[in-house]
Amino acid sequence: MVSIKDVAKHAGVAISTVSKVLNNYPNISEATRKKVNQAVEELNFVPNSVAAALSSKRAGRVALMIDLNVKTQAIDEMAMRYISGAITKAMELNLDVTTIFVFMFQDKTADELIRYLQSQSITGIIIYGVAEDDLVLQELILREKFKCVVVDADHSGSSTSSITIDQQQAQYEVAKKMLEESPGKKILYISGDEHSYVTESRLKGMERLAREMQLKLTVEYANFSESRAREITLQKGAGADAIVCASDLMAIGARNALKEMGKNKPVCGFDGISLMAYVGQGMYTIRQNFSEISACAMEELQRLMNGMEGRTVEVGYTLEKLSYTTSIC
Amino acid sequence: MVSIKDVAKHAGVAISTVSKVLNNYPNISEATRKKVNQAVEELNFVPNSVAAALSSKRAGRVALMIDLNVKTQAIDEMAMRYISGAITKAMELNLDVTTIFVFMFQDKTADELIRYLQSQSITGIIIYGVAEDDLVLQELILREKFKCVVVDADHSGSSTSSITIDQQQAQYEVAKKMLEESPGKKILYISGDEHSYVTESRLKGMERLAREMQLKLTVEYANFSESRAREITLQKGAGADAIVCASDLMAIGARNALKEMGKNKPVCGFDGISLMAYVGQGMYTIRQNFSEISACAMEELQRLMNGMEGRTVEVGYTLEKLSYTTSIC
DNA sequence: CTGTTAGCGCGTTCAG
DNA sequence: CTGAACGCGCTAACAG
Repeated sequence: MVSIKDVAKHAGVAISTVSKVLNNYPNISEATRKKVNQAVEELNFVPNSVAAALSSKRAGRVALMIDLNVKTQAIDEMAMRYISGAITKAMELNLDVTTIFVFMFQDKTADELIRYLQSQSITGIIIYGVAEDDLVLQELILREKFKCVVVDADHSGSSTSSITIDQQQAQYEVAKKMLEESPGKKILYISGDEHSYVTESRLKGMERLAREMQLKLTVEYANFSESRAREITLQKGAGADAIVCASDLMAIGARNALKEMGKNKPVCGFDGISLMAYVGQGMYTIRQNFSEISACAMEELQRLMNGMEGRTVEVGYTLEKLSYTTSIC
Repeated sequence: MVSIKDVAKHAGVAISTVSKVLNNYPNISEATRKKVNQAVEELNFVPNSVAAALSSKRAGRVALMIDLNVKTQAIDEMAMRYISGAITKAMELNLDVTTIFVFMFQDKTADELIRYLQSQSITGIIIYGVAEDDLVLQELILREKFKCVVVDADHSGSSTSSITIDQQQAQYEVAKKMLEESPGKKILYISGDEHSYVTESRLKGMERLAREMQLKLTVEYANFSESRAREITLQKGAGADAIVCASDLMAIGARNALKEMGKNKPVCGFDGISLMAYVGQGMYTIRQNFSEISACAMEELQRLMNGMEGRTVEVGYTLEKLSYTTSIC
């Protein structure tokens, strides 16, 4: 294994000089910079990021905290898109990334999690979709031991940023669009879980629309479960003119229920998962660009690690109507 | 951050003694072992794996090489199940895991990949589904710079093990089962890509069945694509009595095509992805236990890292007929 | 602008 | 059976 020492010897300079060139320090003459870079090329040297992380607490490594506990199709897909966006951006930014799956810490305390992260020399983390009742993650964020970017939640603080689309507006728009195309007054709104930022924001958007269009809104919670949405629809869907769902998966459940009931009513979803292309033809949904969101999160994390203050960032989305051709890849 | 030094001080012993206790060395008196363990508890000490990796080349870290390049639903899901199985087992075995997504190395050479892995202090890797024409990964394996377990491919060598289900037998069984239920002689077999171990094995299984049952077999390659399978079925499915597909996704495509043609013929798939539960009712398929496969791979990797010879390991699968209830979770 | 000197946290001889 | 001393590859002051 070729180390920085070999490079230094090969270039005829000191180890620290090589280090400075590698990390783009100022105050290095163009001549030695060239020499060092050439030696790096010739020796095919790649710095050992493990050693670097150990040596400097500053540059730190970043962890992606993914929750793939929920065994539904949709979660898998969203997680994958988040991961790919984050990693791509991290390579661009030259950051060292580690993926951490939260199911590994099911029965652990926040302290244990923190110590684990520290033991991995991690100083920055991106958390995807923290539930408001996930005490461990909540504590992890509040303790501010790490620079932290939270996706799809509301958590900005001095060392914490949050990033999300405008959930409320998006829910408002997709429902409005559907209702303009297929008018109706009695709306069944199938929401997610009761204590999540995402769910609450979407609900607010729907309530705003209800006020504006003078709709009669019935709200039910299906916990993002397809089968639960199906049951709710079977029970309460008969009287509704249309069904608005807070996720695509629930929209699929609702639509299946309607089919079983022999009825055909407008249904709209949220997220833009690819499963919709298979079974959601004709439905409206909000397509989130998960990998872009994740890339933004990584950039934001870098800002934090450079000492900037935490803040809230908003990214865009697309209102979309699905046709079968979407699924042909 | 509490380090091994603190533990040593707290226990009133030398640093190296703590290290030995932690790594289960012999020749440590039960008395000091107790003292040290107690100090570890009291201080909530977690060894810094980064430093450990730096210090000893032996213990090494392990990398999971995942390919989520293919943007189909099925790949996402299989990858997730592989990951979760591997990580769970790794924690059990006390191994340090890193996930590596191969799309990060699209245009890199094998040398660059190797250097990257070395720069991460990685000594063992698990590779999921290497294509036979992926020269970079092939070279990575052949160079034997790392202990390596290959899932769903055939690559055993002195420092390489491979692990998979009996693809040939599984394909044989699922097709046979379907044909026993819905007899027919003219079979359209929709295979995957032309140069993969998995595809070739499954094809062999099908050919064996064809000989035994005196079937008339037509083989087409759909490259694991749903839409390609649909097209093939539209073109050549009319004359067939049944369609056997080398993957669930292709089975879905074939079935959609049959629907469009207004025909109803038996179709069977392979893998047992959850999408099948949505749209594959009544079909036979092979359910692979991805997370179990992955757990075996991790155990095998540990064997290799302990200096054992590489070998080939086979794991089980289940023949299954899908009903709608499968999807209700 | 460059080289020297300390460690980061841990594993590992090798004397005691 | 234990502990002092060295080094892994690298970064970070501090001298020169």
